Order: sequence, then structure tokens, then C-alpha cells
Amino acid sequence: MATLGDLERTVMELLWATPEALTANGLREAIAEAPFGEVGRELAVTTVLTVLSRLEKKGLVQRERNSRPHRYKSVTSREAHTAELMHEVLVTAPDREAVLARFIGSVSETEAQTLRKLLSGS
Amino acid sequence: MATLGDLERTVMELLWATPEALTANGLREAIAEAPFGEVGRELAVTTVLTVLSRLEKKGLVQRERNSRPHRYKSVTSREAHTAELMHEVLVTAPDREAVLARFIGSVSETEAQTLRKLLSGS
DNA sequence: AGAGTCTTCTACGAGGAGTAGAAATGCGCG
DNA sequence: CGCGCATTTCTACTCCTCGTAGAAGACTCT
Repeated sequence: MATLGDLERTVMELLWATPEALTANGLREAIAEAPFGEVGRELAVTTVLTVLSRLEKKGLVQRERNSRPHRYKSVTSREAHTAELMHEVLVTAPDREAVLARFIGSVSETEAQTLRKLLSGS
Repeated sequence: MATLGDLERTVMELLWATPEALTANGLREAIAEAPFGEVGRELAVTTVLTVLSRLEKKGLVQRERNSRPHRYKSVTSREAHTAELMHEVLVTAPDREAVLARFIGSVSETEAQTLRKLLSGS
């Protein structure tokens, strides 16, 4: 299961929040100004590059190799990624029904409402 | 987020599958005969003990210190644990509704059925 | 071709996890 | 009560991931 480190997470956060593909340098700056994490985090570009390579290897990030400063973007949306993770967790258990029962008990009323709507629609 | 290693996972698997509390030695034997993982895995008892300590520190395992060969059991059921993990994943995303929508799309029809039942009941 | 920019390679340190020996501790028996 | 054995704790080593970045190589543009 793809578990992310702090910096990796931050990078994904930014990529998910940006529709266009970003360069390593762009990301470097974005990290420095990111509203979360310790502010004013000045990283070397190579650091960002390394993290991006690792994320690419993990299949979370796609790189455009044609444009010269390579541009990076997330492969899936944040929602898709999160949902996929949830599903991965779900299928680790043999008794999924029981897990779902527990899970339902842990979501807020609003979320339950959303689920009802979604389920009746199909 | 408490992520488990392979051996830690195996141990939890066995503890979840057993209603009574187990001793380190019992677990050692159980691991050797476990139907999953490489069969015939002969570990030193100390190895099992170490893993159990770590799991205890993580709050996943509870130890009975009174009986002399200490006995260990899982703190929560497998289902509860899995559901909790799913919830943890869910709340990492800002737009939970969207995540749930995606998630619903990824579950089987049977599971969707279960969810409908559960949600209508409340 | 040269200068500057961008990428890849290599590396190190911290921390988690698998593994287990050595040392300490406690229990039951003689 | 003290000894020997079973059990637990301490300590340690290795491997892997992740944060971090320098040095070296590749590319591009004039």
C-alpha cells in the first residue's frame, strides 16, 4: 500500500490543488508559501526532484518529459486516490460487510445522507 | 497513521482470529503453521516478543501481565480496526462527499446492498 | 561552443521493521 | 530458601523508506 511521507504528501497536496502541470521549481516555491506545514520551507530544487521521481515510481505522479523544464501532475484526483485507498483498506478484511457496518457507524449524519443519495441513484 | 509491517500484520491476523489471549510461544507456533505467508516460518521467540511489544506500544495489542507467560490479545476487532483505518483515510480529504461518491462506485453490488440496508436502518 | 538551467546519480542520516542474542527477571521444585 | 529453567527485557544489527542535497552529467539557446 502506497504510504506517503510528509514531504511527499505536501507535494501531492499541491499537485492535487493545481489543475496545470507544475515544474520542480514551481513546486519548490509553492512549498515555500504553502499554508500548511511549517511556513517558509526553503528546499533545494534537487530535493523536490527526488521526491517527484519517487512519486512517479509510485505511480502517483506523471511527468511530461517533452517540455524542457519537465512538468509534473498528479495521475489521479485526490478524491479518486483517497477512495482507492479506502477500498484497499476495505479489502484487507475478510468480512467486508462487518467492516462496512462499523464504518457507517463512524461517519457523520451529513455523510450518511450523501451515501443514501448515492446508493439510491444506482 | 499506524501502518503495519509484514510480521506485525501476520501477528495481528492471528490474534484477530483467536478469541483467547495467546502467549508469545503460542503465537510462534501459530506463525509456523499459518496458512498464509511462507509456510514453516521458524522464528525465535524473542522476535515474536519484540513485535508484540511494538504492537502494544501502538495500542493494537493488550498484554495480560499477571499470568506468567504473558498473554496477548488484540485491543479491537479486526472489523473495528479496518473501519477505523478507512475513516482515517476518509478524513484526510477535504471533500469527503466526493470521496464517498468515488468509493461507492468501487464497491461490489453486494456491498452496496449491505450499505443500503445499513443506512435505511438509521 | 559556452553559459546557464535542468536532471540524474549518489549519498548520508533518521526512523521503522525484521530478526535475534545476551542479560535480567521471576516461578516452581527440591 | 536457592537453583535451574522459562520468560521477558535490553540491545543491536540490517534493510528499507524518506528527507535532504551536492556533484556531475545533459540540454538548450544564443
